[in-house]
Amino acid sequence: MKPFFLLRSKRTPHPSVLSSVSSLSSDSNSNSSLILQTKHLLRKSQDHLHVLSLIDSGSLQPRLDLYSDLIKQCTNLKKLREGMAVHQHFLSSRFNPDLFFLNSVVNMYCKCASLEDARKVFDEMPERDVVTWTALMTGYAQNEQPLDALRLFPMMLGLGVPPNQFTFATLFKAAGAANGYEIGEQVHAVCVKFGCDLDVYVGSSLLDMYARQERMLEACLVFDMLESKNEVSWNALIAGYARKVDGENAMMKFREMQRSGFKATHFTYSSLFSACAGTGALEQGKWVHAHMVKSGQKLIAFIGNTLLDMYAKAGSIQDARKVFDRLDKRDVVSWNSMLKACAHHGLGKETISLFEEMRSFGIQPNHITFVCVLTACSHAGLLAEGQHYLKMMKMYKLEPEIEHYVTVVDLLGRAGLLEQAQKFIDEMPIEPNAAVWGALLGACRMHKNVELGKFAAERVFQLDPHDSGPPVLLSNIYASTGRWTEAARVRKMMKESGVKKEPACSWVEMENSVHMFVANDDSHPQIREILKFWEETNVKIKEVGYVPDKNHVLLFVDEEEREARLQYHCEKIALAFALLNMPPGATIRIMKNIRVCGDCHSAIKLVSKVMEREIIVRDKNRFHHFSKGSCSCDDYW
DNA sequence: CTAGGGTTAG
Repeated sequence: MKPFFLLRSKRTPHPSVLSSVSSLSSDSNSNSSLILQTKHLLRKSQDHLHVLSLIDSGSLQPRLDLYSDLIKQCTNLKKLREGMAVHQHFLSSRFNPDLFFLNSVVNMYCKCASLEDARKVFDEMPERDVVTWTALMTGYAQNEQPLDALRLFPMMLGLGVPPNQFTFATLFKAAGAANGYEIGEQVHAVCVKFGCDLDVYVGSSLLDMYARQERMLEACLVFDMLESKNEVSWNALIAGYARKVDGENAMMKFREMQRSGFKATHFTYSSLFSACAGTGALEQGKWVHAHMVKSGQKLIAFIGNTLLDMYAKAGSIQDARKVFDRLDKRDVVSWNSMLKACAHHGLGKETISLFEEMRSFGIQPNHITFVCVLTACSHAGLLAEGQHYLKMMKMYKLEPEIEHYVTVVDLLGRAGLLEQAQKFIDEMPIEPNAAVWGALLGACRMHKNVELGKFAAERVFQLDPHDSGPPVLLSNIYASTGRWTEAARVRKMMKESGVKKEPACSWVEMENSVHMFVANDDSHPQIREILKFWEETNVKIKEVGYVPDKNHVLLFVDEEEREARLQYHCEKIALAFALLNMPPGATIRIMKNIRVCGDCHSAIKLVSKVMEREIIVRDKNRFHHFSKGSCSCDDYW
């Protein structure tokens, strides 16, 4: 801590404070009225340091409550420098601090994110009450030290200080942030014992903790038991479903919230948009957007950013751009989201010019900005640009992180420069992780390089033995080069080690519901009709030159069977379903949880031509806009 | 004097 006199204000004192003090200071009896006036004027001038100098000069006799006011204001304004000065000044005064005052000081340091100072005051306090403990816990919880917050609880109980609802609200927040669910559950039990579990603050925090663990059943139970509910508890519940990408339940709770007479807040809307973004539910999202406009809710950045992302993830880059243009204030997240949207739609040049525009506005890019820009370069094959922007990070004092290196390996690898990519990995200043080798492995799969692929796959196995991605890729490399025995060996290894492949699935939104298709699953009520329709379509595209590319069937089966298997890829089934049910001319949007396969890609291109349809496919990595027989990715993805 | 809910990458 710096001594107080080094922190003295250099600013000119607020004139009203000066004049009021000088007019009154001659009258020694009116010190208390002087203090009152000082307090009042302090609220306007906020010149804490000047008040201290008045005390030093003898113009003002301090009182404990004046110090309290000064500390409180520094807390609200989060002015650490001034708060420290007041604290130091107080220590050199003749006053003995009481518990209340020291609690305020602890709280001041916590709110100013200076936890070490808070802890020091806390440790030196002769006595502590529930407020002291809770203030420090909250400090830790709000400053990304949730474990430190949790550790205080047993100490507090051990010393016989009974917790209150404030304490529990903070503890559950800390437990949720620290993934400390076992601890959270134990605290829940203690909370019930102290009769605090029905409080709305405690409840919101508690249900949020369960929701973060995807335990929505428990979250709902806590919610239902609450004595009274408010916007926050509703929002916590809706946000829980949104995080799980459970749009259906999120929407259901939203409607219930309305019926119960609560108005949606910007928290509510941003959760709902991110829920819709997860499934790419454009129609639902549009409905919520309309609801928001009608409610009079302004398009502030926090909502705008999720709304933009929602349109982008539903494949409508034009709507995303419209939201971006209408935002009154764009923060770095707005720019990043728009950059990412362009990048995922394969608009490399546009991403770069948007980024240059961002720089010309003087907006400070962050790490995520560069991930977006580099991703754009990678998807569009902009080699030189990618390397240029990686170097540019230094200009902004940003150290490239592993994610940036992954993207550059991807960039080089996609372009077929496999040796250069390997050299790049060897020369990286940080230790390559599984994702880096995974990117190289992916490139080997793309360019059918068995030897380097094997090498990369071994690295990934070592670093991340539980990921199903690498073995699948490796077996695909073998399979696509006709080395079936080796492919089968990898598959067998996977089976034995218990690594499970994520099942492929595709889905289509129609009339406010989502229809999902999983490979080899015939549970959809329309399935027979869909398959028949696809067979007919298949004949049509074969007439214009479709040749099934059996490289993409990776099972060890005979030729005929492999062609048959190809026809049941879930994106094809989803496409057939959409063609069958959607009005002519309507754009078809298909989502897939993993990358679209090469054979489906060529099939869909031809479908867009033969059926005269605009088809948008969102896969794990990017968007494909199919139209008139070609795709926006130019077959580079 | 102490409390709870929301966004961007891979």
